[in-house]
Amino acid sequence: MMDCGFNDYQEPEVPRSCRSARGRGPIKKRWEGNRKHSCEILASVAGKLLEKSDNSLHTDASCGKNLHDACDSVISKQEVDEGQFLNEELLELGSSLEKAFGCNPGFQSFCDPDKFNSEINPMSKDFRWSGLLNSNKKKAFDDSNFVPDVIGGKVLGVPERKVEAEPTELINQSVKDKTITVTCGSEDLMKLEGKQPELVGPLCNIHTASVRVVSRDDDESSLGSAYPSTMVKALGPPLDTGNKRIKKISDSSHWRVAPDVDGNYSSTDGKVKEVCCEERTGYTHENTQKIYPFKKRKFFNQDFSTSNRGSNRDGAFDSSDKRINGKQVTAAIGGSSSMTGQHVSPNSKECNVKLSIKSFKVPELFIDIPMTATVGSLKRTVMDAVTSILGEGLHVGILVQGKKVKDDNKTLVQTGISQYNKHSNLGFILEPKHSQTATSPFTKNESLLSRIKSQGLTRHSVSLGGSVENDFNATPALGDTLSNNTNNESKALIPVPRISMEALAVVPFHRKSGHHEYLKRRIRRPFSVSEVEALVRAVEKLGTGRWRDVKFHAFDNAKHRTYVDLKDKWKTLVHTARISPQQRRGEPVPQELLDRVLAAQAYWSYRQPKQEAKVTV
DNA sequence: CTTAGGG
DNA sequence: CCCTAAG
Repeated sequence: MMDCGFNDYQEPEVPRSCRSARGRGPIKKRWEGNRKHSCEILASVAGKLLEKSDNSLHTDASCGKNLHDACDSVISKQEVDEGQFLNEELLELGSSLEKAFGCNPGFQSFCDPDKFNSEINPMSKDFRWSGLLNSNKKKAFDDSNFVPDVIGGKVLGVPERKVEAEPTELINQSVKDKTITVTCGSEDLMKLEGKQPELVGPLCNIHTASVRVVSRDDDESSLGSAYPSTMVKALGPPLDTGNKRIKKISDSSHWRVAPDVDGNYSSTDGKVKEVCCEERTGYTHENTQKIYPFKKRKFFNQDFSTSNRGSNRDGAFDSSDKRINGKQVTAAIGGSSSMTGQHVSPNSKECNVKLSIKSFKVPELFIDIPMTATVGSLKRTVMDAVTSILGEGLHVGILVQGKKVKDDNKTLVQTGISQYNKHSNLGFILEPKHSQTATSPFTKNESLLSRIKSQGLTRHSVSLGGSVENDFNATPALGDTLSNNTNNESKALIPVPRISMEALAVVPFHRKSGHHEYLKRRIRRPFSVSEVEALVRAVEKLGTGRWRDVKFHAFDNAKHRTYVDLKDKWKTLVHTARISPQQRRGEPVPQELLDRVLAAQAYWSYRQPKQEAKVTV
C-alpha cells in the first residue's frame, strides 16, 4: 500500500547476546512482566497506524476496522487472560497490520519471550531502541515510576504511576481520568510513525474512554467518534491524577469542577464510569479520580460558618480529602485587583475607595476533555461548566490579604481595603449562591463597586466613653493611611460589569508566593486601648475562664474579635504586664490597665472563675 | 462549640 | 493570630 512508515522499517538483527539468553528464567519473567506493556506498545503503534490510515492514507475502511478489531482483540485478551501469551492475537494483529499497510511490522517478536526481550522489551539490555533512551529518562524509569504527563505532545510532567518495569521511554503515557494520552519518547518510534507528531493526538483519542461521550454532544467530526472506547484498558488502569490537569467535562451534564461539598468523588466516579464505560463491562475505575491535585484552601471553608473561625479546618489539606468544595471553588476569583487609586479621609464620607478589578480569575477549574475535541467544544465546555456552576447566582466575596471579609457591615477602612499599599492583597471572588451560608446580600446583579461605594467609608470610631462594651468594630488606623493618593480621584470608578460570564476571564490563577495565598492569617488588628479596657473590665467581672461570655459582654459587636482572640489577648496582656515597660511593644497600654490585668489574673487564678462573683476592683 | 495552651 | 486537643 502506501507509505505507512513501516516500509522503512527494517527488522533488526537480534543481538546474539540476547539469543544466548534464551531459556533463562529471568528473561521470561521479565517478558511476562512487560507483556502487558508490550501490548500497550503494540496497541499504541497500531493505533497510530490506524490513525494514520484514517487521516493520511485513507486506507480502506475495512482495513482500519480490521486493524482496530485486532488491536481490540489483543487488548481484550490481555484483560481476560492475564498472564497468558498473546501469540494468537498478536500475530493476528500483525497480520492485520500487514493487510492494512502492506507490511508487517514484525510484531511476531511480541510472541516470543526471548525475542521480545531482545528486540522489543525496552528493559532488555540489548533493546534495540535502547540507544534512544536518554539517560535522564532511563534514570527516571529506573526509579520506577516516571511517567511523563503528556498532553498534546507537551510534557506536563509529574511522575506518578507506579508500574513495575514499565518501559516508559517507548511510550509516554498518561491517563487522566479516562483520558489517556500517549506519545512517543523514542525517535525510532516516531520514525516508525512517519515522523508526524501530530499523530499523537488522534492516537490518544483512541485510547480515550471518553471518546464516546464527546461524540455525543460534540462535533461529529471529532475523531473521537470514530473509534470505540475499547482500547482504554490498553494502557493500563487509569492513573491517579495527581497534578493539575484538564479534567473531563465532555458532557455538560456530567462535568464537574470538583467533587461535591461532601466530596463525593464516588458519585463522580460513578457517573464517569457510566458514561465512559458503557461498552466495557468489567472495567472499573478503581483509582479513577480519586485524588485531585488541588488542595482545599482554607478560606474556602472558613467563612461559611458565620461565627466560628478558629477551629474549623479539619482536613483542610489532606490530599485525599474528599471535602474539597467544588462549589465554592468554582468561581473563586483571585483578587489581583489592583487599586488604581485610593483616597480616604478619615472624616469624610465623601471619600471613596477606588478600585479597579482587572479581571476575575477562576482558579482550579478542572476540565477533562479529549485531545481530539475541537477548540470550539472546549470553549463550550468551559462555558457550560462555568455557567452551570454560576448560573445559580453569585455571591461576591471579598478577600483582604487572603482573608475573606465576613462582616458586611464593616467599613472598608475597618477592613483594610482602604489602605493602600502595594502588597495589599485585595481580592474578589465569585461564589455560587447556593453554596453560601448566606450572610452576604450580594446578588448577581448588584454592582459590587456600587455596593462598596454606597457604604460609608468612615463610620466613625465610636466614642468608647461609657459604651465601651459595644462597638469595637471601629478601629483605629485611620490616620496612618488615608491621606495621599489624591491624584486619582478624577478617575471614576471603573464600572464593573454585571457579574456575569463575561466578567469571568478565565486566566491562570496565580498564587503569589508559591501557593496557598489564601492560607494567610487574618489581618492583624491590634487591640486598642479601649478594647483592652473593655476586656479588662469584662474579665474582672467574669473571670478568666469564660471567654465566650466575655465576648458577649464586651465584644458582642466586634465580629472580628472571637473569644479565642480575647483569651489570647488576655494572655498577652498578662504577659505584657509582667515584663518591663521597655520590652513592651505596640501601642502602650496604660499601666493602670496592666495593673488591673495582673490583679484580675491573680484573683481569678486563685478563685475558680466559675462563679458569678462580682469582683469590682 | 468552648476552653486552654502551645506555637 | 493560628492550631488543636479535650471536654
